[in-house]
Formats: sequence, structure tokens, C-alpha cells
Amino acid sequence: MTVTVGDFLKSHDIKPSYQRVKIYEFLKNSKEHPTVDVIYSALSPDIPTLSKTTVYNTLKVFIDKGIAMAITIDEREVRFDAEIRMHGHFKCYKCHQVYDFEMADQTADVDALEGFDIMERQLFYYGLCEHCNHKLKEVEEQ
Amino acid sequence: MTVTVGDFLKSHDIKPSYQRVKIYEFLKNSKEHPTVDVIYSALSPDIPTLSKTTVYNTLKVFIDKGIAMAITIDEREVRFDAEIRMHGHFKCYKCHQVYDFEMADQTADVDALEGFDIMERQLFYYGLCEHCNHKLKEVEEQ
DNA sequence: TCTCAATTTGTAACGATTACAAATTGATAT
DNA sequence: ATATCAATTTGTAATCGTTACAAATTGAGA
Ligand SMILES: [Mn+2]
Ligand SMILES: [Mn+2]
Ligand SMILES: [Zn+2]
Ligand SMILES: [Zn+2]
Repeated sequence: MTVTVGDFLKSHDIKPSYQRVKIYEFLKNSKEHPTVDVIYSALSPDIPTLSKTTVYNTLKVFIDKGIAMAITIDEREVRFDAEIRMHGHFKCYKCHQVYDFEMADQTADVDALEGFDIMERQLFYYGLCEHCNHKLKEVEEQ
Repeated sequence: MTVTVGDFLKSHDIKPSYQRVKIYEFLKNSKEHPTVDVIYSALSPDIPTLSKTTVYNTLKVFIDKGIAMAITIDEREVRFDAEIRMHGHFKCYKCHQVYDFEMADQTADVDALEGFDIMERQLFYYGLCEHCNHKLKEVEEQ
């Protein structure tokens, strides 16, 4: 009854090659919104012949077929996410981690965009994550 | 009584060179969120010796001093904005224009980010702008 | 086993950005 | 007015992420 990654890819019109399955599994299980380099470096040991071009190509296929998205929360790096339901992203200035957060499904539609057809939304927040924020406070309290 | 661009730059600890004044004026008067290339191409006729490196350097100074910001609403191009008060951006899939929109000052702070220190926000919306949306509807009605 | 299209691979090309050193500018002192 | 000197600007080369492309490989079906 469990749906395999292969079946999932097939159901989205993507032929489940070995590389595609491995890349999708890595992306789906990852919480870190990895870059191409991170994905490549992580899978390279298991798939010694893997080419970085394949990672680029595969991610492009995933995006075209709607099972992944690119996240440019920082202009210096493109990250990827297999979670495509609507959610926001928070990037910590200190530890550079990118966190997911839930957001109200229909962010009160903006008056100024009357007549516009809003098809996609990205919320990018920046600051100090819980962890880094706590550590900072401890230092201040000394 | 009117404050010149030069005075404005000085008040932000930026020496108002000819190039900096011209670049700031162009950015401030522009509604289009121009890229480095657009800025360079627009000013080049007036400042024949202008170097693209200067445009890069100057925008970096403006950002460091807090009078401009970079907008990466599309991973393939970095745009710049002299409007630094909080506002959202909408990019049209069809005409590729980037529109400003006002947003509630304190977007209901997200429960999931309890303990996080949110210092900056970017809202990127995508879809069809009023203009392109209307044209599409006209075609559909035929 | 053969065939053939899809996929993967490696390399080269591309383009935006940055590094860097030399040239220029402009404010200040003499 | 001229000299000085640090800040700014400029042009070129280097860097690096991404894309183009052609050859090699894969694997499903005949
Ligand atoms: Mn995410
Ligand atoms: Mn804007
Ligand atoms: Zn952190
Ligand atoms: Zn439009």
C-alpha cells in the first residue's frame, strides 16, 4: 500500500531513473533546502558516476513537473525544496539555516493588487533563529 | 529648503561623487526595479566613462548604508530598489514587470516563529498583472 | 538479442559578479 | 596656485554557478 518514490515520479510523468529516484529521495528527506552542490556532494559517494549536470537537469524536470521548487531566499545561492505546499521560509543571519514555517493559506489578499491574478507567493523572513537568539540573550545577560 | 541628493547621501555617510549622485537619482526615480545592466545602460550616455564596476560598487555602498536594497524576486536577475520602507513585490509572468504593493506593517506574526527574532521580511507574489490579466480575459470572451 | 529514444555524462562556453591594480578625482594644506 | 594623499573610479582578468552540447550509456519493447 505504500507508494514508492518510483511510483510517485511516474504519477507525475517522470521516468524514475536511478539518479532521479535518489535525488528525489534526498531532497524529500532533507530539511535543509539543499543547493545543487550539497545534493551532488551527498549522493556522489553512492553514485560515483553522477554528474553535476544530471543534478541540474533532474531538478529542472522536478520543477517543470511541479514536484519541487527553487528557493532564492539569498541571492547568492539557489536552494531546492520538495515541499511544494504553500509555506514560508526564514533564514537565520547567524547560522544561515533556512527554516520552514506555516502561513495562513490566504494571506489577506492585498487591496493594492485588485485586478491582479496572484498565482504564487513566496514569503521570506530573515533574522535570528530561536537557537541563535537564545544564545545571544545569554551573552547579554552576563 | 529642498534637500539635495548630495545632502541625502552625506547624511548617510556616503561621499556624494558625481557617479553616486547620478546612480541614486536614477534608482530613486525609477519604478522598474532596474538591474545593474539597466542602470549602466541608462547612465552610460550621460557619463561616457562610467564603469559597470562602479555601478556594482555604488549599489553595494548604498545597501551597506541602508538607502537601497537588492530584490531577487527572480533567481535569474538581481534588481535594486531605493524604496526601503517595507513593501511587497509582484512579478508578472507575462510582461515581467515588477510592481510594488503596500502590505500591513505587521504581517500577523507567525506562531511557528515563536522565539525567532524577525528582522526583515520579503513578500514576493507572482501571477498576471492587471494589464495582462485584462487582455487575457478579452481574448477568452471572444 | 536488437533497436532506438531517453537519460546521463563530461567538457566547453557563457554570463554575472568580484578581485585587483592603475588612473583619476577632489578636498586640504602649504 | 600647487602639492599631497586618501577615496573613488576605471578596465581587465579571474571566479564561479549554470547552461549548451555532443558522445556514451541505459533500458524498455520488438
Ligand atoms: Mn521549505
Ligand atoms: Mn519596490
Ligand atoms: Zn540561527
Ligand atoms: Zn503583466
